[in-house]
Amino acid sequence: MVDREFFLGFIKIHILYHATEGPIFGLGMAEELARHGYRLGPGTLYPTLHRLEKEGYLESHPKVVGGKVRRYYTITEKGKVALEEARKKIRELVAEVMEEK
Amino acid sequence: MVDREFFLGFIKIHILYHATEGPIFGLGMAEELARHGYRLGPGTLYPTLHRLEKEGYLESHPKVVGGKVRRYYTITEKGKVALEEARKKIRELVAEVMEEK
DNA sequence: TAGGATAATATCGCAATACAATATCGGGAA
DNA sequence: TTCCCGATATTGTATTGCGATATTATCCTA
Repeated sequence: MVDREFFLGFIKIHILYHATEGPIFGLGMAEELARHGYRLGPGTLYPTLHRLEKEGYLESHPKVVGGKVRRYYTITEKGKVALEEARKKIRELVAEVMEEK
Repeated sequence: MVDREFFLGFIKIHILYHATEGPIFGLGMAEELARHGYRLGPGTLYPTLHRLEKEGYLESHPKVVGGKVRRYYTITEKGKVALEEARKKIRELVAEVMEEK
């Protein structure tokens, strides 16, 4: 398995993306990421969400679902801009490093 | 301009890629990255190269060019495997977050 | 109704990373 | 010699990553 340091940014971009598709909450996001092969413990996930919110990419509010309090995150305008920027960089990365064929 | 935390992994993947195309050295790589809009100071670049080498993705040897010592890096087998893994993850990322069309 | 399992988020403490600034090093030019 | 330039290295601080642990509230079941 290849070092995480290459992919932490990918994970954050996934998070931004999922937050555009609809409100996300921590554990649900962890499951989503696991489907892509990214295993993320709570000690990484939650601080990351907090930071993305603090930096203005996401905003959140708590909601009670099935008796449990979940903190749902949605993307902000700044977050959308960041995601667009990320898509540009992904295109560049693809153009550069992917074998055509 | 969007936060670096999203793109540090991209930069490392670029570095691996360029190291497959031929030997690279620090300053030359910095210029290459600048072409993609990534500005990387020496305090980030060199420790990153050292770490990629220490972890076995790259190997290096010094060479005198025009009187100046350059440290050239080439990719290792492990580095090639990592790059392939990265390509897979990039494909997944594209499939997930890029608007089709 | 007490106890335990479960869902979910939060935080602590240490290690690893990022990075601006600064240092170093050798050669060429004046 | 002295200064500049190309190039790499290191230092000190701040930030980030992350395993482990804590916390909180509800549901289930005996």
